[in-house]
Amino acid sequence: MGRHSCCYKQKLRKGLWSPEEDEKLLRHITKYGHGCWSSVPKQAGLQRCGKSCRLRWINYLRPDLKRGTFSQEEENLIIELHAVLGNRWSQIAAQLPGRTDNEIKNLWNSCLKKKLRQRGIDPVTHKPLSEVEHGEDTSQLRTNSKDMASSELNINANNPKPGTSSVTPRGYQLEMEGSPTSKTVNSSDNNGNTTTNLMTSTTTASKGFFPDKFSTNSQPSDLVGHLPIHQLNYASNARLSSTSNPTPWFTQTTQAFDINSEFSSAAMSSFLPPLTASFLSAPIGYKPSVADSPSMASFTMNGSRYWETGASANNNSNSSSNSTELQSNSSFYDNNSSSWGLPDCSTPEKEAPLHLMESQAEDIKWSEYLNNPLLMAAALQNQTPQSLYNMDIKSETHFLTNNSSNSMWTHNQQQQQQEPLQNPNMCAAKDIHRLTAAYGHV
DNA sequence: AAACCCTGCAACCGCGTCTCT
DNA sequence: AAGAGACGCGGTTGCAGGGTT
Repeated sequence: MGRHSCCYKQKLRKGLWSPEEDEKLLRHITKYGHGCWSSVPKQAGLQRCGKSCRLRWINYLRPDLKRGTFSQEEENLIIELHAVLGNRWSQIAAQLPGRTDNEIKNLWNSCLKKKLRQRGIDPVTHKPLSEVEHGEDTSQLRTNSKDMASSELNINANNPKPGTSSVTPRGYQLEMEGSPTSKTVNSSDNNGNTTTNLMTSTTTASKGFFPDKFSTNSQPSDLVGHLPIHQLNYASNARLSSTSNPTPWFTQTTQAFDINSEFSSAAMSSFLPPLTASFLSAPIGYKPSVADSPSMASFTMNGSRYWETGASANNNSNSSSNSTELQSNSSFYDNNSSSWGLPDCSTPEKEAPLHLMESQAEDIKWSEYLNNPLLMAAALQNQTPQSLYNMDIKSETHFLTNNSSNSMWTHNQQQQQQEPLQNPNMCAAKDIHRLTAAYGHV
């Protein structure tokens, strides 16, 4: 306990960094790269531990950092992402070029939480506070994200895993058609412990978790980077207008890509996963259409797997049914377009349309999908997750790619085959291994 | 002017995971 | 397979600076 092991060995400085230290570190890393962090302080002539150097570099010295206050768009995006990802600051930061997880975490704790509360939204659940308070009686809601994670997502009596912060904001569940209202997925970990993953049928999706900024007619932000799996619908087409200037997007590894060249606006508009989250994040006036139908394929970028819906109209039947379902709820969008923002405390009855959605669908938590592409695929294919977990890992690529029009995936596949060593995206294979291990198969 | 409070931010800490031996 | 070291993440702490009394 206490200080990091490397700090015991010698008397190391702690606390704020001096300009001289900064300069030393900056000069060293600029010249040699960081390599092994534990050796950096020695090589750079610093009386700091490697961990401290790393942190200083990441949070302050990195050249691609964007300093200064957060823009409104950034704040909006953080709120949206937090609703989906919970306190996964690093993942949230990955969507905000130039921002660090620490910065975002601080912003959240010091500012955004407060703002949401002032607007009557519970910052943990992103549900209206009134609803949360009411729901506390039934023990359905938790104010502690850790509780949420452990009790909702991963019930594992034999092998509890504290610290796995799979926060699932209640009320943001996926909607699937023709499925039971709850499921359990049993799996085993490497130790043979059985894990029961509950995909609970949940309560209401929440209206009003968006700050009022989203209910204005202002032009949506162009602030959407490479959002894993699900999130691109936040942007809607407008955010990725083909008329906008190409924007270089920096990943955490400082690789830039031109979002407009990587994704056509049409593709982006169809990036929407089937299920969802159009309703989570649709800007005003957004109505899901057939174009939103999901034929998912995936690609990897910087070690993360991303999922892409196909632009082709030849999607599978599930996708069309999903689209139909969404369309049938268009009144929902219409009726609620004025209440996407702040919960309108004066008209609490406006929650009603959400019941349309919750009543017909299986509710699977967003983060379940987020963390589990296999589950996502299962949803898309109307297969049981179990069956997918039991697939050989080699076939993982195939069930995602029944849409041959998806060049992105194809490209990445080829790239991975051709450049197994150079391509950082090879992490994807590792991720899949982790996934399958986590869900105990093979 | 001094004491107190509040806020935001930088940095620390502990822990889980990964990699290497 | 096991242990050690390195890395990365999220929660927490401590401090500086500004505002208020």
